[in-house]
Amino acid sequence: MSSKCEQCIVRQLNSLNELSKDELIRISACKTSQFVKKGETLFEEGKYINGVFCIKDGVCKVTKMSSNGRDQIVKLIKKGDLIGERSLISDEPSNLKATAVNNLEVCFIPKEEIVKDLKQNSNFTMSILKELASSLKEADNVIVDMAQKTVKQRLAETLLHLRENFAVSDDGPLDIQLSREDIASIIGTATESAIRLLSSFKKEKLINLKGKEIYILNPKKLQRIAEGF
Amino acid sequence: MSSKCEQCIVRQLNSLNELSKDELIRISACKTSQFVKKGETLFEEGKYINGVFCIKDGVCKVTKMSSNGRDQIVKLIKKGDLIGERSLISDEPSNLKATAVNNLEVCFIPKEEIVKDLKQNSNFTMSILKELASSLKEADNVIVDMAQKTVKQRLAETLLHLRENFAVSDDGPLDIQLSREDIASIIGTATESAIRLLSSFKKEKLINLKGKEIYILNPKKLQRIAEGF
DNA sequence: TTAAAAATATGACATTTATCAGCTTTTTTT
DNA sequence: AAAAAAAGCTGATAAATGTCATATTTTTAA
Repeated sequence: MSSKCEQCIVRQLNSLNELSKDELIRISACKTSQFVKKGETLFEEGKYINGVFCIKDGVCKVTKMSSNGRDQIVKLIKKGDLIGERSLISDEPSNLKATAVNNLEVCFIPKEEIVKDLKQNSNFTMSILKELASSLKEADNVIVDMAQKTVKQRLAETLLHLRENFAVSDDGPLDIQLSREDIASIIGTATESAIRLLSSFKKEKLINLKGKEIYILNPKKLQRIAEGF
Repeated sequence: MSSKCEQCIVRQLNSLNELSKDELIRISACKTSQFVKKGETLFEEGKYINGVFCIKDGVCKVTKMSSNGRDQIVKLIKKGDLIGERSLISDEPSNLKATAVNNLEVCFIPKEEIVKDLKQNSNFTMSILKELASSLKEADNVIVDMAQKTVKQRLAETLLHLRENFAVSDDGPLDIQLSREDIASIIGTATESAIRLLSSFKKEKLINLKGKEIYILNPKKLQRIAEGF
């Protein structure tokens, strides 16, 4: 079951790709694999992670609890993504919680092993730096959207993001199953408001809904809505 | 006027502190100093920066234009902060604009010079990594607040942040002069809404206002408001 | 398979926030 | 110092969003 990192295709999608063959063999020897069932928690907010998770298959929602008591989805991660890089860098507990959206297959690489590479392999470090920088840019975009856009605009934007990341064909459904509550938690609104807007988008033939399946019918119009028209 | 980095106190506050004496001397030789007047722009969104700015004195607002056409303040930076690290890492134009909130004294270190250090001095790289990781954590907090909190909560929170960063004494005014529009742009609301709430906070003796001067009178109560009570 | 629980959907209403208009105060320019 | 411009303030109103109640559908568990 615990296959070799050297041969793992998923690795090619992230910074681990920068590691040399020798480094990979060392990592492979100490990594552990695990399956996380839909709805179960990969790690909790406030806990020390002490390593990096590499998503081999499935989708995972990363959330943060607001002082209001509601969970906010900060991002969705999927096959090939790394999570927990921050634990390599600072000795603080995680500020985020990760929960499986569907059945998840992940590898865990303990901090001690991979921190060596951070210090010695500057390509690897630069790649992690790039990932962080890109996450930060993305986070700034989200801040602006949350602050300035209406719920309707944010829903349109979110649907387009989901399409970018989870579309498999042009006319099929997106390859992700989110509850209405999850969708509301991405755009930062009440579940009822999200449902209402989804219904109205459906009525306007911008999307189609079959249970949790989402079909994006009119991305151009959604784009215009996201931009405020 | 262009003093030496080796002797600069401000440097001690950021990652440049990790550079060796030799590295600093090299940096010092190629850096440029400039003054930016209140209201003027340090750099524009969409432009290539190609280097890092180190704030020697003053306060600078970092903004991003929403597709709605309104500027959102993403963060405030002050003496000792670096800005533009992202330009060292990726070859993209800046996603943000920086404007002087008051008269600004900044140094600019060109990319070519400092990128060498990123590759060779791993302490420096790790320090930049830590800064990015910390910014990312902070950005996640802002996302959650924007998504989940009311304007009133966000204003209370913002006032407390301003206190943390710009208080000089317990009962004096904060050492920063923001317009009402700026404050609204931090919390992501209409200027009128920000003004109204500021007035009501003043009426409740949580703060005092004298023109642009802000006095924080009751931080504990503000904290409770920020948390939703 | 059926009962119970959870998720989804919709209406009615309350609350929050934005917008517009008009006025006052402060700042800038002449 | 006076005039003009910008910033700040307040009220009235409209629009957006949240909350609560309740019905329906789907999922889960017995």
